Parts: sequence; structure tokens; C-alpha cells
Amino acid sequence: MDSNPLFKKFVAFSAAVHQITNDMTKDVKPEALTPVQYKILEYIAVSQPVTLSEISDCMNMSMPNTSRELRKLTEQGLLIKETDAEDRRRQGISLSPAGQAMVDEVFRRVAQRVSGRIAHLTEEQRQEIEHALDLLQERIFYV
Amino acid sequence: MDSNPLFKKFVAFSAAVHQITNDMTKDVKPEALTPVQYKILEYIAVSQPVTLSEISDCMNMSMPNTSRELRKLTEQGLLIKETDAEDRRRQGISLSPAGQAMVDEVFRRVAQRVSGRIAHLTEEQRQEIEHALDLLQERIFYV
DNA sequence: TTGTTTTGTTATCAAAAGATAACTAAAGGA
DNA sequence: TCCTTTAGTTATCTTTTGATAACAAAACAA
Repeated sequence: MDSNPLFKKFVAFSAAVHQITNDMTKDVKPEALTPVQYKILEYIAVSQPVTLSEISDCMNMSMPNTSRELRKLTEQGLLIKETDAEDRRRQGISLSPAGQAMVDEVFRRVAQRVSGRIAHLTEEQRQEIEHALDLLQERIFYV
Repeated sequence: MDSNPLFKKFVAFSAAVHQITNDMTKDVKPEALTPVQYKILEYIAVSQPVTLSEISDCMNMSMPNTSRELRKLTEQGLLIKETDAEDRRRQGISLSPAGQAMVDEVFRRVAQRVSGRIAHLTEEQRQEIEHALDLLQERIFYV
């Protein structure tokens, strides 16, 4: 409830994470991509290979809209669709070399910014942070 | 860099926070609001009173678009604009009682969901989490 | 075999969000 | 005073995103 200080911290923390990650990826996103397209690419990057239905589910998009955006990304040569041999309705979607290169570049630039916040820390402090990330992901931010 | 395991954790963690908070607020957002309008309302809630310029900056929106959305929110009776006495160009924007009630209700429902993840923890574990939130916000996710 | 479900596509329309130009009014500085 | 900057508004246009209907093909179950 409102009286719960932990909840307030949770809200403030989530807001901070959103703001920081937005700022970090802000002028790093490829211009050729819309925000939604970038999100999809990022999702594929960490989950590939993945089906259209899975993208649709995880990103709360309708199948028609997901299909449309995937088509645009494919037309830009960023994705590879491969029909599943066992179930020919399904297609495994993954990044093409060009798509992978694009995502890698974005991650590299974000990593630079993050490392600006980590660089001056001692090894012990880094381990504290790593531990804190693990703890929160295990107890609160699990999927 | 890619070789940095801390960075990978950072990426995974940020993604998890985004996904969880999206899911938590998903069907809790008032229907009368568009996603952007809800985001603005949430921002005002934690920062009020705030100026249009500040909203525009922090949310990466142009002033004209910010102005338009604020007008819509004001028309719905959710905001109060009060001209600054010292600088009559600026206006302090805050939530009206109706706006505050709406945000409170959303927060209350999100809190319920969060507490589902906290309820079974011991007091000691909660303090660990609280400490982890503080640490990360201080070292990584600061604004 | 015949229906039914799952997976995905195409087309179309509506709403939301972004971009830009042209403007007002107050503040501040020379 | 006059010029410039800052804060915000209005109007208009484009792009992006969301929603829905109608469809095809593969899988599956009776």
C-alpha cells in the first residue's frame, strides 16, 4: 500500500530505470527504425530464434501488426525467416548478419555509457552491484 | 563491452524491469488515457509541481506536443495549471484532486501486485531488497 | 474425410504521436 | 528603449501504431 516504504521505493526505482535506459538508448537507436521496430529487434536479439506468435505475445501486439513490422524489418534485410521443418506454419525468426551487426553496435554504445558509471568503482563495489541485480531479478523482477 | 558480464546483467535486468512494470500497469491504466498521457500523469505525480518545459525535457517530447497533451489532460479535469508569481511565463502543473485520485488508484493496484511478490518474504529478505534498490539507484540508475 | 484450431498474411481504417511553422507574452540584457 | 531569449500556444501535416475483417495453409482431431 501507500504506507509501504518498499512499494514507494519500487515505484521510484522503476521510474529511474525507465528514464536511464531511455536516455542511454536515445540517440543510439538506428534512425531507419521506428521505436516499435527497434524494440522488436532487441527482443529477437535476446531470444532468437523466435516465432511471430511469441513476439506478438511478449510485446502485446496483434498478429497482423506484428506481421507488418516484421515484413518491414525483413525488407530492410535485418531479419531471416526460416520455416520450421516440423510445423510448416511456424517460422523461426532471427537476426541476419546485418541485423546482428546493428544490434551489436547499439549494445556497444550503450555499454560505453554504462561503463562510464561503473569505471570508477572498485572490484568489490562491482560485485555488490552484480549481487544486487541478481537479488532483485530473482525476487521481484522475474518473468 | 560485450565481454563485461556486468553489462550483460544490466541489459537483462533493464529488460526485465521494463517488462514487469509494463505487465503490472497494463490493464490498470485508466482507459480514458493514451499511453503517453498516462506516462505524463505518472511523471507529474512524482515530480509535482512541474513546468511544461520540464515535462518536455524529461519525456523527450517537443513543446507543442507536450502542450497539446497537457491541454487534453486539463480538459479532462486531471490537472491544475497555476501561473508562477515570479515568472509569469511559467506555470506550475500539478494533479487536481481527480487526477491524484486516479494515480492513487493505479498505484494502489500495482502495489497489490507487487506485494504478491513480497508477501512471503521474511523481514530480513525485505531489507535486503530495500538495500539492493538503494544501492543500484545510487550507483547506476541515478538521474 | 470433414470440420476445427493454430499460425500467419493482406488490406483497410482510425487513433495516437511526432514534426514544423508561425505566433504571443513575459523576462532579461545592452 | 530595443533586441534577444525563454516559455508556451495554436494550427497543420505526416508518420506510426492500433484494431478489425477476411483470408490461406498447415496441423490436428473426430
